[in-house]
Amino acid sequence: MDFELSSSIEDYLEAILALSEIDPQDQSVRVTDIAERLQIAKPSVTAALNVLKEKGLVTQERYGKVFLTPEGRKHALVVQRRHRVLRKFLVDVLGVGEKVAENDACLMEHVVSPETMEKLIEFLENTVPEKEEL
Amino acid sequence: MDFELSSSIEDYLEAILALSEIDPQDQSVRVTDIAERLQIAKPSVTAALNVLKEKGLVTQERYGKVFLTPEGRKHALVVQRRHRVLRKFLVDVLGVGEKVAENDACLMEHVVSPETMEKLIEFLENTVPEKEEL
DNA sequence: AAATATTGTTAGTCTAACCTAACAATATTA
DNA sequence: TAATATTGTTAGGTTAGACTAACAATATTT
Repeated sequence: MDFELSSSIEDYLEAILALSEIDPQDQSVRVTDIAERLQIAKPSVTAALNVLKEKGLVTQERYGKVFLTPEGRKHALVVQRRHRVLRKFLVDVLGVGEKVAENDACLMEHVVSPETMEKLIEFLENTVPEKEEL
Repeated sequence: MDFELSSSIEDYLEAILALSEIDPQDQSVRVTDIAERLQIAKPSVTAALNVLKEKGLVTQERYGKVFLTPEGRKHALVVQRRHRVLRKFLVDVLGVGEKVAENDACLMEHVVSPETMEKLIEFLENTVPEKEEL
């Protein structure tokens, strides 16, 4: 149930989740859009999707649309959450600029431990109370 | 003057600096000790040292001791500083446990931007004033 | 529906970073 | 100082994650 996922694989999951949320009617995601979003060549995406399929995080038929499995979605949401918490912390607490905060969050989201995440959320709750949900 | 160093290379630099500081009389560092500290096989260290030598960050004669160059030392100190600031922040501000904080700092030190570092230091200065130097 | 354009895959390469096994060089000690 | 132990290197292999070029499948347009 609890894989360890590489940074790269987490990035793919996150991108697929984001793209799948664009149109609430259509959860499907295209290889080209993943490639575009991550600034990566399409064959690299195909290769990554094979890994994701093997891990049961994504479904895709040959030449078809990509979908997150429930498991994949779960993992993607965790990463997304980490990203948002980190970005909010960097911007609201430390006062880091939006662009840099976004970028740092992108990198930190793959390495921060669950404990640190917890403490970060606690801190946000006691400091920047209830601006918005994460 | 301003390379981009991989996480792995930064880890080597940091380890070499730490080992070189053990005995103030003897700044030299052995391959075996680097390997031991980073929990990595010795041939991997040899390979990494070749990269570090090419970049002018380290000197070593065949079968000899390793030394940081002034340039290498400069980079190593930057990484060490990032590590210390992050760890202190995690422990003193967020209340993360020592072990986890140490580990997270090890990973975050390679990805945090200069801007975030600055803000982190500022925050520490205004919050946990003057316990010790970093 | 044919021609064209777009999208996705395959095949083959490359690089960084690790590994083990075997050997060479240096250091230690009997 | 010769035998042994330790240390460092070489050679060769693996894996993850990227790339390009070429092709196959699907979609679009005429």
